[in-house]
Amino acid sequence: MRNAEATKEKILEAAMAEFSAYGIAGARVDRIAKMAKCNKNMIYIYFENKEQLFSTVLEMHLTRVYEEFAFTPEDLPGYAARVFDFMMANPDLMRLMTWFTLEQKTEQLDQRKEAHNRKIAELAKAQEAGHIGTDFSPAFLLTSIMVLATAWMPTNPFGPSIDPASSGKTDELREAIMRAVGRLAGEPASTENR
Amino acid sequence: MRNAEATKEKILEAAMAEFSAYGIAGARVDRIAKMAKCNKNMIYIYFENKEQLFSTVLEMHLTRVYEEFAFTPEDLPGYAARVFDFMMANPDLMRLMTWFTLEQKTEQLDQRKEAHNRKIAELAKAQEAGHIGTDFSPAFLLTSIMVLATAWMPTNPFGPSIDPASSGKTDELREAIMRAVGRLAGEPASTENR
DNA sequence: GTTTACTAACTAACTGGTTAGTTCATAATA
DNA sequence: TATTATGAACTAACCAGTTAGTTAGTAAAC
Repeated sequence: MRNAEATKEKILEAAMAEFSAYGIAGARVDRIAKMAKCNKNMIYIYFENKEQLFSTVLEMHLTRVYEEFAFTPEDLPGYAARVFDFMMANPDLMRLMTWFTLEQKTEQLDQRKEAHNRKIAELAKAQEAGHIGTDFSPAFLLTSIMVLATAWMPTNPFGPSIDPASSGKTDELREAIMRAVGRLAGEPASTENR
Repeated sequence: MRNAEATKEKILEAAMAEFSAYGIAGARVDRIAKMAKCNKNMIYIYFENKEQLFSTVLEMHLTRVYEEFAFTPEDLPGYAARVFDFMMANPDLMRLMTWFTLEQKTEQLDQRKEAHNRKIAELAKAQEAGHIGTDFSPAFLLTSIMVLATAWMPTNPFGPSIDPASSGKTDELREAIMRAVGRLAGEPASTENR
């Protein structure tokens, strides 16, 4: 069966599994080839080298996320809940991003930075419009939300690895995260600050 | 100059730098030996093998943290601030912990789990005593605090790597983190929930 | 106090398995 | 037949771990 596209697809899938499990340095090209049931050479023909393959895999998955994922500045608890659900369903992506950050490959961050800046701008607008509180800067809010929404991923040293009791309590976690985000981004008018 | 203790010390120091930079898989024993200005064989004499060396380095640093670091359940914003300051001053340790979590070496977590459970128990007591709010479970609170306090470390994919503007604003960050933790752990009596 | 015997600290060179990347012959397809 | 996909075998470099031997310190024997 000759099918270049299908082979590429299988390689990308296997590479995702391998890289998310072992990182760039720990990943083995032979293992990827074996898992994809293709010859190692195909990997070098289709994807230059190991690093290029990693970049392709990461970029592919991130693009998918940015296309599918709506940011809703007026409903930040809901956004946090969706990030939480998505990441719980795709722990591999979170691992990939963490490996990437640790191995400090500075290239290819433009896409993410742009998306980040766009969100910050939207948050600022939402603050001006009074939809969300102004106690925290947009940048602080965004990072806080992302960090809370992904705190119970297996990549977090302070997450489930240290607190195994949390696994399985998905619904309680999502609910608590939403409340926490609400506390940070909540309308300041309705409470008595100062 | 012959000095076993000094040599061990130099190896541990070099290993810390190497492992935090490259992780276990990416670290090179030759590089550690060169950095420590000792012969590679000394590493194998003093520390069995590469993994053992990693474990020793991590354990050493964590023990130091657990001994020096007071947990203050009645002043959680202050605790968060101290975690923040400590981690900002020791980014290598955060990297080491993240590598460790990603490479899922399950051994040797007992020390950390114990410390974690002790903190959770203290938080529960503080809640009973009415020192802190009861809207979030102790486990949720603790993970949230740690995650917020370490969100602007270079290891976080949603931190400074994506938001370079945050670097340098240490004081603003610390202050915002303290306020955020206050929001999550604040006394519920003074606000009108429900 | 100086020679001898012993040991801990250290070194350089090596080994064998692993791994990223290549080559080339063959099979399928158009 | 020309082109493209594929896979087995190969290569060169790398790297964790080892070995065999050297040097420096120390203490007892004379």
